[in-house]
Amino acid sequence: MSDASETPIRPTMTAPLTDTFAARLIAWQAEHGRHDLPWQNTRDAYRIWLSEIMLQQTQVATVIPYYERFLVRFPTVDALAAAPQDDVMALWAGLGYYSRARNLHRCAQAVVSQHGGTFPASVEALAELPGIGRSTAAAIAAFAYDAHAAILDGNVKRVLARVFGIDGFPGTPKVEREMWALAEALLPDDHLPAYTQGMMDLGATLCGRGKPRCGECPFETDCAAHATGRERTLPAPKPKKAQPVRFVDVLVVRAGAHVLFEKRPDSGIWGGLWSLPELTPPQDDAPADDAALRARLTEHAACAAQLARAADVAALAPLRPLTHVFTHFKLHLRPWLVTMADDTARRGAAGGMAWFADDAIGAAGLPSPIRRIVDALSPADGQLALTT
DNA sequence: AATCCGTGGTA
DNA sequence: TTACCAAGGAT
Repeated sequence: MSDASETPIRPTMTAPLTDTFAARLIAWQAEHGRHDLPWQNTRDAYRIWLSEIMLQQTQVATVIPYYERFLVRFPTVDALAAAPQDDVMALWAGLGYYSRARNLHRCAQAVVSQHGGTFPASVEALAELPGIGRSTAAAIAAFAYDAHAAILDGNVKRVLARVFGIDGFPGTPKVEREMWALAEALLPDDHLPAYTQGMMDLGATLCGRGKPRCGECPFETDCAAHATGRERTLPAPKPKKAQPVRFVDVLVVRAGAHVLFEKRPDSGIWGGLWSLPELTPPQDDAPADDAALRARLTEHAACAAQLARAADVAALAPLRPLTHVFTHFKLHLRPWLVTMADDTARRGAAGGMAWFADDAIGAAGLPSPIRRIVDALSPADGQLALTT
C-alpha cells in the first residue's frame, strides 16, 4: 500500500495510450527524429513520390545515392516521362525489384497525360497510379498535401506490434487488417507530415529490428512488448520456407569490341534489364565442363548472335562461377567467354538482342551479378576496359 | 490468398 | 557463414 504522498495524481484516470499516442510521437519527432534526409524539407510531390518508391523494401542508406543520381538525370516528372525506358532502368540497376522502375516510368507518363504533370492530392487517386499502393499513397498525400491518411510500412508494423502487443506475422491478412485499423485510429487531426515521419523515424532508429533502445523511447512505460520482455520477439517473424536452387549458364559473347546482350522480358526476374544470353543445364548435376556441354554452349552462342554456323565461334572458355542469392531462391551462375572468329561475325541483332560497344556497357542497366561478371573480365581476358 | 519480385547490410 | 529483412505492390 502507498500513503497519500506517493499516490499518483490520477491513479485511475490515465488517458488511454491511443488518445495521447500521436501528440507524444509528434513531440518526439520534432526533438529526436530525422530532418535532413535528401527527400525531406520539400513539398514537391515528384521528389516525395520518387523517394517513397525507391524506399519500398529498401534501406535509406542504399537509396540515397540512387535518389541523388536519379534527380540529376530526371529533375521533373516531365523529364522522367519523356525518357527512354532503358535510361530509367540503367539508373535503377542495382536497386532491385525492377517492376518498381517500370511502374515508376509508367506512373510518370500517367501523371503527365492524365493529371497535367501534377500528382493528384487524394489517396484514392494516387493509389490508382502504377506502383503506388495504399501505404505509399498515404505517405505521398501526407507529406506533400497534409492528407489525413495512415501509412503501414515495415516501421509502422514493428512499432504497432510492440507498443500494442500485436501477435502474429504482420504479413497475414488478419494481422494486417488489425494494424490498418489501429494505424488509422491513431491518426492525429493535424501535423500529418510530422506524425508520418515520426512513425518511420521511431521504427527506423529506436525501435529497430535488432536491439531497440527502449530507454529513449517515448512509449517505454506504455509498450506492451517492453512490459513483457518481448521486444525481440515482436513482431512475429515471417514463416520460413525452403528456398529452391537454380542453375544457369551465361554467355559473354564477344565480337571485336562488342559484347552481346539480351533484354529481359518485363515479367519475371530482372524484368526490363539487359542481361547475357543464357541457357539452363538439362539437369542440375550436369558435368561442369565436357564436350556435349561445350557443343550446346557454342550452338546457343551462334544462335543468339544470329550466325548461321557454329564454326564462327573461335573460342570458348569458362569464367569464374558465382552464386547469387535472391529473397526466394538461390542462383548458381556459370559464365563462359565466347569469342567470335572476328568482328565481322557481328550481325544486326534482333529479337531483344543487342551488341553493346565496350565503352557503352558501363552505362547499361545490368543485374548485379551480370555486372559483376562483365566487370571482372580483365582487358587481357575480354579486351574490356571498364571502370564503373 | 499466396506467390513473386533484388540487393546489400547486419547480427 | 547463415539467416533475416528493409519507407510494398502486383498478380
